[in-house]
Amino acid sequence: MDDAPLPPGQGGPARRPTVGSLARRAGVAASTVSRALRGDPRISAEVRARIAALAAETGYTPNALARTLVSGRSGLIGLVLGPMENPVYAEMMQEAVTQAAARGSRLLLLHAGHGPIEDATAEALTQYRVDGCLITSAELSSRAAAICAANGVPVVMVNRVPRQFESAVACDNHAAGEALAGLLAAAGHRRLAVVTGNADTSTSTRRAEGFARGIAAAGLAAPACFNGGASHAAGYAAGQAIAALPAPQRPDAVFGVSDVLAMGVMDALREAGLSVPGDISVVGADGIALAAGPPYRLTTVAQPLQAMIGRGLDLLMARIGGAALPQEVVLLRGTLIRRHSARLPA
Amino acid sequence: MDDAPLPPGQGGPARRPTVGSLARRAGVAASTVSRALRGDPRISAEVRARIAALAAETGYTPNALARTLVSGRSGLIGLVLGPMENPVYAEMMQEAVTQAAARGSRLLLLHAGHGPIEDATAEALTQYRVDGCLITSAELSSRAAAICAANGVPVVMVNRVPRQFESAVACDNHAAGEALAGLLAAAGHRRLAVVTGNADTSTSTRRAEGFARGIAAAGLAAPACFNGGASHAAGYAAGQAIAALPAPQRPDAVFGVSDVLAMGVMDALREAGLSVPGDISVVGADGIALAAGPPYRLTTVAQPLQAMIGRGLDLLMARIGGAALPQEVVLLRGTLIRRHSARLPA
DNA sequence: TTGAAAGCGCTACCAT
DNA sequence: ATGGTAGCGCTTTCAA
Repeated sequence: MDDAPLPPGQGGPARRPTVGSLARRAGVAASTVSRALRGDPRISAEVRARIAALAAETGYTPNALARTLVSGRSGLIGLVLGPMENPVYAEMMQEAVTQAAARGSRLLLLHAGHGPIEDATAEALTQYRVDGCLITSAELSSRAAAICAANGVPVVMVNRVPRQFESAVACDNHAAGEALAGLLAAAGHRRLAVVTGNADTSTSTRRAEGFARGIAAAGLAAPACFNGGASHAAGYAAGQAIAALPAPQRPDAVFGVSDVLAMGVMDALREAGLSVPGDISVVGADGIALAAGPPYRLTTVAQPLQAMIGRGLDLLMARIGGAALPQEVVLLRGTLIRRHSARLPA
Repeated sequence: MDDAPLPPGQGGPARRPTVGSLARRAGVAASTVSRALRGDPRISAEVRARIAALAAETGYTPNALARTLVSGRSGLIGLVLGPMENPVYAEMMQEAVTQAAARGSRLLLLHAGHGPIEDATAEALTQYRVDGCLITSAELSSRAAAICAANGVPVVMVNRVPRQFESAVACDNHAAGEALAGLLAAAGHRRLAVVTGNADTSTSTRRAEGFARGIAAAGLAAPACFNGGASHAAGYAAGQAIAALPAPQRPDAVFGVSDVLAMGVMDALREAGLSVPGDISVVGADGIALAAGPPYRLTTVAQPLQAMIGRGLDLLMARIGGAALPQEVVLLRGTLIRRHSARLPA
């Protein structure tokens, strides 16, 4: 009558078996059960087997929360996500769940979307005693970072350059922009333009800066700059503005600082009767799946998303391990993906 | 030397203040601190203020995990997400974080992506003692559901019809398909086609069934059926197949059972030189943001995502409350959004 | 090889 | 209005 194998279905807040209840049924001490379940070699094989059987039979699962209380480690990693108009974030999230699970951690999803993280949400970070925190939100996630810092919770920023003395892993966005500019110039483009994202995201600004730098290095005039945003719609608007320009002033190549943006630009240009890349070359950056196929076949610099999350978790884990490591910024290089939205030198 | 205000930055596993340490410093009992912090009116205002000040000063935050141990409620809701090629899932996730937070719960993100949920992952559901679980994954999430059922953890499926005797909230997908068919027929289309999604997702099959039913009701021949999938690319492939058909056999209207699919179809048709909706009408279902603007302006049936998540959480919360409620299936009607990808009757 | 006891941080109950 | 105690489920000394 202690640990009846749990009946399926409802029936109130199911009283689940515990180490104690198993111990009673097995006629051993709780500590023995604890050790047996964790495969402690000091426990005789016979007892270990008996307890394992009992656990299986009763459907016992350890209470991770109680374990946390004594071990001091929750196995939880906080995940703060930015706005999701940009599919990169969805891809990042998938990568994060998978890789965290592979390392035995679970993700506490705390925020996803626009705007700053709410105070109550940021506090959940400490209330649930997350071991570490992964932040990919561009907008005002500083609040969460501050709380973590104040509580000795390691933080790693992903896809976002660290504002303070934080650790981060990012793509070398500057180099990406620069490379794209060089390539475009080498292919003979003369009037380059850039469509920017949110002004406060380092991703956007770094890419735009790199692009400008590359253009300058090629001896061309500074790029025309169009204000975009985070969404396809913003890119579309910028594309319309570009298409509306009289031909002689119209850029012959445009860089959308993110793929969604570039896709929006392409759509607007084509709708205006311009050919891409016939009349105008368009390039992006991110490497999202949607831009790979028709009708875009977008030439872009892909971020090594998998590696970014992987390294991010590495940094986190190492710091959780307790090592007093210095803050660390790792920059991963993107890879150029040549598709068909731009004329590029062979 | 007990609770020095935590120094920012690193410094090992920060020893955080507890109810006990606060009690010692304040010269009161732990139970008093506990009560004071929770605003228990039985504690004198004076003491309450003193403790609150102390808590603020030392940067105390309650340990939600320890609290769980005694209250039996973790405040955690498990979230199981499907593959993310379809942006609906990203939108759902955002909705879920926000609304859960508004209700004081946090989300434990357990799975997102393809394939069945791993055993270790599903077990985390019970190990972390989630109060309830929201499942939106179409493919084989039954494992997670089974574990929950076996442990008395309430489960609600969202956007997925319940297989067993589970609770669920979904969009009336059948009605959506049926309505679309009726509209298309009324507009004079005669050769209708449907591009299906994954055969094992109820969303896809219900919509396709509804569509077929609507067509039959209009006295037309059963729709040509093209196998799609979950991605834009799958829709594109189907679109190519459609475009390749000799004109007399070519459908004059096609229903992509999800917006991404429909977008893929549109892209393929247009690339083949066909006009949408001039030559062929295309409609979708889901209502994702990307399909709203140019170049798609997709006519679709939008799912009431916000309401779906809202009701899902409602069902969950009510059951968590302990009430022995019967399992419940709620069907929310979608809303037709007329845009420009299809000729429809006024 | 196993048991007993203490304690992680918190709350609830019973006293006072 | 407040204190003491016990106990949530688990691990980890220290003993035996």
